[in-house]
Amino acid sequence: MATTTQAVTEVPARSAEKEARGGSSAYLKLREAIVDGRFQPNERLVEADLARTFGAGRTAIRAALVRLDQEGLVERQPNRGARVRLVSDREALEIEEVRVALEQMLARHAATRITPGNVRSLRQILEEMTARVEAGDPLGYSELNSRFHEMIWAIADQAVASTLVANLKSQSIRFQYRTILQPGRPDRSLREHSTIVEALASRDPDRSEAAMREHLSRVVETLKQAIARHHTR
Amino acid sequence: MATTTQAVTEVPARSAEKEARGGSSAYLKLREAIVDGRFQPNERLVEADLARTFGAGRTAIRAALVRLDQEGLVERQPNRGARVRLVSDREALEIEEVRVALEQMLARHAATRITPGNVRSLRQILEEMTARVEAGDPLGYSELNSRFHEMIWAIADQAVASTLVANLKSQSIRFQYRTILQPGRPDRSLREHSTIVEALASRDPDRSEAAMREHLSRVVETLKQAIARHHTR
DNA sequence: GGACAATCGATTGTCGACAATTCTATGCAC
DNA sequence: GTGCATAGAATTGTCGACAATCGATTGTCC
Repeated sequence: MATTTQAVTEVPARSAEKEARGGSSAYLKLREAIVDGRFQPNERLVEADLARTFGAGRTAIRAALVRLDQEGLVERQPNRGARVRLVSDREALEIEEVRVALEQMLARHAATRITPGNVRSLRQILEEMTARVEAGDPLGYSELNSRFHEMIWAIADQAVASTLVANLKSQSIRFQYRTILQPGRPDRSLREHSTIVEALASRDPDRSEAAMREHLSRVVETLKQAIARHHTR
Repeated sequence: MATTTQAVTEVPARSAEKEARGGSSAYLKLREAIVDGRFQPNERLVEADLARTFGAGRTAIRAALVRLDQEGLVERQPNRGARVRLVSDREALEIEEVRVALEQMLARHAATRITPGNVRSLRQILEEMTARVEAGDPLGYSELNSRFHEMIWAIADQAVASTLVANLKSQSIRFQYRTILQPGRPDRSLREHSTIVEALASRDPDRSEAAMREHLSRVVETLKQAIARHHTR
């Protein structure tokens, strides 16, 4: 559907259906632009300019900015305008830790609700992921990785938690690519995902939660290392 | 400062400092009114009316509504206005489950950072809580309970997670009173809190996380029962 | 030359008015 | 009476204009 450069099929906040028709609404356009990194970090967002470039009125832009501010993608200071919010390394880590906590919980719930059909679907994604790793295609892998986790969210059937993680993801998105590019990470990641599927298939909440925790904790660790490296060079 | 009937010192979203001066800004006023339950559930929120009652322009009200919509306290439908969002029993449970996940994580982090001074403060709150239980004052207890948890958040020093739970709380606030009023609950709750403090004092992340999970899981259980009872009468 | 004050341009915040849309009530046919 | 179309009221969405505020530049004094 979306023709972005990054392979990210994003759940836009809480209102996929609200503004149904094709990507209109200043909010969606602006959001996409920010998430895709089409603005410099910390770049000033002047309402009049945005209105012109997105072909919308200043009113609509204004509403969009308020919303994006609340969402954490943009920072607004009274009388001083809005900037795209720069997520610090520290904050990126914090976000990832929250993700760990929530996805753990979601895995636990998924374990009690999963069906044989769900298991099949997950295994299928796993196979495709293997193929991408062998083909040396980190971007495709990343896309499948998202699909994998989103499917677990769907199985868990916890709307509140799912919405939260989805929003979190968009905030840290610019950092994610860092982790999968680490040497040796793809193979490991694959094994971890496989463990998760087995745990879920056994319908064991504790095992599933533990497997997810194990996986995401390693992601956090990898991120920490990546940041440390990035910081000292 | 606030002259509300409920004893809730709420953290207003992410911007305590933004609108510093005394409770002005349509957003804060409206938020307080909703959280305090000054509107009927599902009541329509007409912009013009709100503007008059809060002494603000329609523009300001509009911005506030957008923000509250994003925050989940209000529901806006295009061309059809805004209503105070009715959180279903189902959703209240989901919210509480998310809270479990996040507070677990926060307890874990708090355990690694807690100081002797922090322990003293927590023990002090615990004592006051005991006094309130003996005095049969559930409202005062509830207030202290909030203080207790908020202190743990502060110790954990995880801004992202703390902001999220704080926002969650405001959504489910109308349900909270239900749990503590259950017979036998106060004593139990007290013991659970005590266990949490001991675990934190030992600086053991696993124990602390487990203690918090234990505590909040019981809260969820109690809520489930309260809802079931409320539903079948 | 450097610190400080005044000025100007740019940008945000707010208001009022009007267009677009939805909701309500009335009238009419059957 | 019920169903349906229509008119009118109420409400939201959007625009343009203007006031308030901020940042930077310029000018002045020591």
